[in-house]
Amino acid sequence: MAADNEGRDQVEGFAARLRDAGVKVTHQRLVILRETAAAGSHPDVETVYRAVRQELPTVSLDTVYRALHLFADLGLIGTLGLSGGRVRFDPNTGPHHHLVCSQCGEIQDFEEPGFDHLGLPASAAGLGSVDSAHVELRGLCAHCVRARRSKTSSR
Amino acid sequence: MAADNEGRDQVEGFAARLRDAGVKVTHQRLVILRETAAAGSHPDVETVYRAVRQELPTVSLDTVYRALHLFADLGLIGTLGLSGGRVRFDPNTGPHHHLVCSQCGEIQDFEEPGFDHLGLPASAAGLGSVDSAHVELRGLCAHCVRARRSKTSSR
DNA sequence: CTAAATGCAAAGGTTTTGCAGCTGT
DNA sequence: ACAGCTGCAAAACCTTTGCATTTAG
Repeated sequence: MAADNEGRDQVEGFAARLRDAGVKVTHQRLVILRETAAAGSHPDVETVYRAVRQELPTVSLDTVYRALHLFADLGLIGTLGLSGGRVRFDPNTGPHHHLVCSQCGEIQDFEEPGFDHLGLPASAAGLGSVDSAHVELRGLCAHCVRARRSKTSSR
Repeated sequence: MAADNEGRDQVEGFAARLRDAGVKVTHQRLVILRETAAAGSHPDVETVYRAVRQELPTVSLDTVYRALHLFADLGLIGTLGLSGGRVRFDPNTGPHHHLVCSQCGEIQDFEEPGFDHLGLPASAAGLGSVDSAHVELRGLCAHCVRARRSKTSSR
């Protein structure tokens, strides 16, 4: 009951957000967005695709890909993991943390012992046990900060 | 000067670590391990491959793949990003953090406002600017904690 | 000498792209 | 009506795998 209203409200909100972004509000996109939200955890493309197909059996996989990337670009959903589909390796095996540049994608290491032993808050203690903590800061690398500053100041 | 000794010591350490792990110490593996460490940042496979080729022009790409995965399994290097090569999406756009189960790979969300505004330590302030902070805890989900506990207690 | 590792090539799986037809605005 | 979106299929991409040959222990 409450869930139904919530679901409807959510779809309304989805449609408004797509309209605001100036893209077309298609049935496929609404279903894809709803199923992505309903998937709860952190669905991959195939999971969303299967859920959407139950409602729209003719939807194609690439439509799901395109919609999800569109949503991510619009900030309606986030992405987990690296941007490009490649695996990256980290020669630094000691405890350290990362600053990820959202502009150029560069990943820089830094150390902060105070971050090494963060744990679950009491309210989430039941989720599991923690071995190590890793902080990922998102922002701009020094290079992109400089680039943005000069562009802003030249206006 | 110091760098040369460091480099040599590192290779010695690499060889010892491979020997300890009971795998063969091949020229290719040593070069791949050295170049991965030398790449500094967070190289992808192609970056390592290109660096290694300058020294071993006949090395094949799959040898680099196999070596890097071997090193990761042995704990000599870490990996960045998700384990499987698929992209995952996150419908939760509010600030939140993740507990990643190293056993089954499940990713669970939790909220902790105290983590939302972590920033660079003073010693690393020059790396760039920070927009948001995201904490990734690695450990076991409740299900895998239970599974492990029962296995341990049954001994 | 034996088991393991390499290099080559081919296969596998995921994600992207080109294009004709359809749909929202 | 028109720009934009969908679906189909093929391509591009990264990664893994099978096998004969070479190499480390």
